[in-house]
Amino acid sequence: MTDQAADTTTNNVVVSNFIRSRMDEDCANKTYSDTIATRFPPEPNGFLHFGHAKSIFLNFGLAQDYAAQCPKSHCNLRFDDTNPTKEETEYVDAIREDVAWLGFDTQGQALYASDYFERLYHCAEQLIQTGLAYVDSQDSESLRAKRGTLTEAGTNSPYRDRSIEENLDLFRRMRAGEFPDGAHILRAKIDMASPNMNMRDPAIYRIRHAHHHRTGDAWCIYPMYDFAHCVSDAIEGISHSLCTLEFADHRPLYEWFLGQLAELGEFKRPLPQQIEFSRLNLTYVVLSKRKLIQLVTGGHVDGWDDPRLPTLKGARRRGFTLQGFKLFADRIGISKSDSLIDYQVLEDCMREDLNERAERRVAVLDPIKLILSNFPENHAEPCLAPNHPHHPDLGKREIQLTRELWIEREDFMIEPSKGFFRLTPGKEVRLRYGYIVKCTGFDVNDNGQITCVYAEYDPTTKSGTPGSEARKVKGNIHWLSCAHSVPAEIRLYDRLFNSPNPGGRQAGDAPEQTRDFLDDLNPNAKHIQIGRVEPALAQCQRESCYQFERNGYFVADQFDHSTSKPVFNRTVTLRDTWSKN
RNA sequence: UGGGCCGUCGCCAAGUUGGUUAAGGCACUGGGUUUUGAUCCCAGCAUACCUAGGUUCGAAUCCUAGCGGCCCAGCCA
Repeated sequence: MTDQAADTTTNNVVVSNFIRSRMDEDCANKTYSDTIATRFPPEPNGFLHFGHAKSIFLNFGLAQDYAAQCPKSHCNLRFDDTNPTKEETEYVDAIREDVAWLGFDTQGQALYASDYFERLYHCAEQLIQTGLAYVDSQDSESLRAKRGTLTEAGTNSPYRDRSIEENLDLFRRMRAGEFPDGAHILRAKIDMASPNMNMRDPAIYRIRHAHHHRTGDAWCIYPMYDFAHCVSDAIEGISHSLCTLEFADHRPLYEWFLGQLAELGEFKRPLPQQIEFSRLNLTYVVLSKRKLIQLVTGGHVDGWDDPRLPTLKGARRRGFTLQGFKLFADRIGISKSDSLIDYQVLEDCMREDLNERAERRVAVLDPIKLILSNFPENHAEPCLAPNHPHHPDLGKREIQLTRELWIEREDFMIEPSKGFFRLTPGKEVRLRYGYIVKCTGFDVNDNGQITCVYAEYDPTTKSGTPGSEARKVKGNIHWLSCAHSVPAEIRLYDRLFNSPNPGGRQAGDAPEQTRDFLDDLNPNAKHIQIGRVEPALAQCQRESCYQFERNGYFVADQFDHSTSKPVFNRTVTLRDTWSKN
C-alpha cells in the first residue's frame, strides 16, 4: 500500500451535528475553560465491534478536532470495570489493541473505573450521611415486586427509613465482608413513584464476593454503572459524556448523583453533561454482544477474529482499513434517529480507500489452462504492468508471458450468454498487458468440465508497442504464466448472514412465528480455494493489501500468510455492474 | 391520560433563534474517458420536510390534535 494518498480520506468537510453544536457553544462560552474532554468507556467483557468503531471515532475524533479551539481537549480510554463477575484482562488487552489499530494513541494511558473504587466508596458514604442513600435488606424478588411497573408507582422499602447511623454501620460492614452476596444493597433515596424507573431508588452498591481483574480481593462490594460512570466522568473532568440512546432515561440519575455530590463539595461545577446519540445498526450483521458470543462459542465462526465477524479483530483480518472505517464514520454521521445503514455503505468505504491505496497485482482465483498454440515453447515474454493506474510514480513490474497460462474459469464460456465479451470459441480477447489472442478450441473431460482452452496469439498486438492499439477488442482478461506463478490459498469471504435483518421477521412468516438469527447464517460466507498469484506476492508482508485486478481487494492473512504458504483473504469484491445486470 | 427519544429523497444527514428556487454524501439514471465490465469525469435526481388543522406577508422550522417507530420494570453496562 502507498501512503501518499492516505490523506484523501481526511479531506472531508466536517458536517455539523447536534453534539458539535453543543460543543461549539461550550467552547465559545468557555464553559469548561479550554477543554473538550470525552471518553470511550468500554466494559472489558467482550471484543470491540463495528458499533464501537463509530463511538471511538466520535469521541477521539471530537477531542482531536476541538483541540484547535480548546487546546486541552482530549479523550480518555476508560475501562468500565465495575462488575468483577464478567470482566477479564484478556479483553482489556484486546480492546487496547483495537483502539490503537484505529489510530488512536492513548500513550499507554488506559484509565479504569476500578481505580476510583475508594473515591466512589467515599462518595457513597457522603450520600448516606446526607440521608440520600440507604441500605436495603430485601431480597431481589421483593425488590422487584416493590419497584412497580411502567404504569404503576413502586412502594417504599420497609428499610427506607433506617437511621443514618445504621445505614453507615451496615454499609461499612458490607465493605468489611460481613454479609453474603445479595444480603443487602445500597440504594439512592429518590422517588419510588417516579415515572422514570431509573429514579425509583436505584441500587448504588451490591455485594459481590468475587475476584476483580485489577483490584483482586480488595473489595467485596462493587458500584453500579449509574453511580460509577458519572462519578468517573467527574473525577476525570470529562466535559461531554457521549453514550447511546438507551441511556437517555438514565440522564436524570446521572445529573442527580453529580448534582448532589457537587452540593456536598465532592465535585466542582461545571459538571460533565451526558449526551446521547443513536447506536449503529447495520444490515446483514448482528452487533449484540450476546449474539456475537453465540457465534463464537457455537462454532459458527473460527473465533473472535474470524474475518466474517463484525468485530474489529475480524475486520482487521478481513483487510478492512482504519481509513475505510473513518470514511464510514464520517459518511453515516451522528444523530438521534434510529438508523439502519446498508452494509454496502461499509463495503463501499473500504473500496474507496483501497482503490486509492492498494497496488494492483494479478491473481487467478479459479484457474483453467490456456495454451497459446502458436507461441514458442520455452520462451518467456516480459510484459509490463503498472502497479497503480492512478499513480505512475509507483512504477511498473514485469509479468512473464509463456505458452501455457492460467486464466480465470469464469472468463471462458463455450456458449457465451448475451453480453459476455470475454473468451469464447472463435472470438478474440486481449490478454491484459500482453497480446490479443483468438480462441481456437477447448478440451472437456468426462464430467463435461472444461480442462483446457486453446488460442493463437497475434504477435503484432503486444501492449505498449506501436500500432498495438490499432485493433480494439472489447474483452480484456487477466492471466498468469504456469511457469511464472505460484499457488496461494485464497479465502473468499462473503456476508455472514443472508438476511438484512438476521433473526427478524421475513415476508411469508406466520404472524406468531419467531426465527433464530442462526437460521439466517450464510453457509457460503467462507470459501477456500487454491489459486495462482504473481511469484512476488508470496514475499509480501502479512496484512499487505492489494487489488487483484478484476477480482477485488485482498489482504495477506495477518497470521497464516507466509512465503512458503501464501494466504490471501478477500476483503471485498470490485463493484460489478455487469453481473448486477 | 407511565416516562424518555425519534420521524426531511431508496439509505444516511444538514437545516429547527420562521424569510429567496430544502445543503452534502451514498445509491440510482444518462453521457464521456478507460487495455480492470474497476477507477475517474460530467449531468440528472424531494413544489417537498409523518398526517391533519392553525398562526403568519411568509413555516421543514411556531401552535394544536393525531399517526408511526425505538428505549425503560438487572443486586448488567
